[in-house]
Amino acid sequence: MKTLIVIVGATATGKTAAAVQMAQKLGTEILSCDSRQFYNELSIGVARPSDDELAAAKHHFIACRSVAEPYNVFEYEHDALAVLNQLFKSKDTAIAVGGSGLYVDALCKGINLMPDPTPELRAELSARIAAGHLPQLLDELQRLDPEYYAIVDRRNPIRIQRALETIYTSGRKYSELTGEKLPERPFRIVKIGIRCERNELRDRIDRRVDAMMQAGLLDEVSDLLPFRGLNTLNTVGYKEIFEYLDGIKSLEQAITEIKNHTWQYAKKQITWLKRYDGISWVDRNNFEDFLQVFDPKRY
RNA sequence: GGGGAAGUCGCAUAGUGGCAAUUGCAACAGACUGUAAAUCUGUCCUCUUCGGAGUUCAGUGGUUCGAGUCCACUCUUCCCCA
Repeated sequence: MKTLIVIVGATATGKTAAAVQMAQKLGTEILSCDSRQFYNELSIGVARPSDDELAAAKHHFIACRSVAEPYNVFEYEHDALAVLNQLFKSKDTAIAVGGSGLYVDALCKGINLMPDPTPELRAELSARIAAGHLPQLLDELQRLDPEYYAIVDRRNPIRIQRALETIYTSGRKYSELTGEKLPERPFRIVKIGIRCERNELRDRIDRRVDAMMQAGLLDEVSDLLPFRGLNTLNTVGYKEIFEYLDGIKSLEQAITEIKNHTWQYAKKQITWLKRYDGISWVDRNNFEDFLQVFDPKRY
């Protein structure tokens, strides 16, 4: 049976390098599960793999889209399965690596397909929320899908909006759609978690942010000014520098915030990973030793 | 040496007689099925059987039923004149 090796872990733990080494050892290719590395215009700030790394192993889903045409989990799942299908014709293993939990989930477990809301519907719901009408939306949700209403985070507008827009466009309950059983993947999944001691990770994050600045993050972000309204650019490393460019804060403040926010993101990722069973954890400093003896068949 | 302003829970900030005390940041924990590096929640003086209990607003003393808030002195910081 074919095996997908999924490398997970917090940001800045060295997942990218680990995946490349793994790919070289196994002679296979890499699928990225990173919701920001999809974008062509985002490079330094999202720690895209270096040219050398990209040359060392074939990567999919890196810089494959423009920020002007955002990707989403459904498309991603569909495309990723297609890539895997193709890849497994000639290889026994494939590697997935990335820090976006939802995308890792979509790839490993799948995601219930839901219809596209029309832009008008989405805009209308957003407008109602912006106008402070969340309570009315909650009433609608309670009436149309009491099961989901009972468990949603009612203070999170995005959740409410999402549920309502799918209810209105599908004519079915959101809880019904998410409750449908997902088919098993036709391949084995082996999860490898890269771990890094807290202080070391903090330090690595700080140094990586400094390195990004040296590599020209400021220019990268300046060039993206025209797109700053897009959610895709509501991203650590970009939003802070936009504020610097606005004159709202000093460059030093912006850099400190990027470091803090990256740390907060890393912790969020670690929290997310607690939901997975069966991750084989390996300390980043022992990865090479681990790889020496690693045999996917034994996991 | 003279005059003025100020010291609040890690940092910043609100509070001029009823306060364990506002807000932001940071920190810590958590949620997550089409925005996911997004969005949202809880904790954040100490102890707690989560009902409360005990100590707080530079320090000491005082006025008051009651003081972060008023008064006196002390310490510290900043600004202006010398």
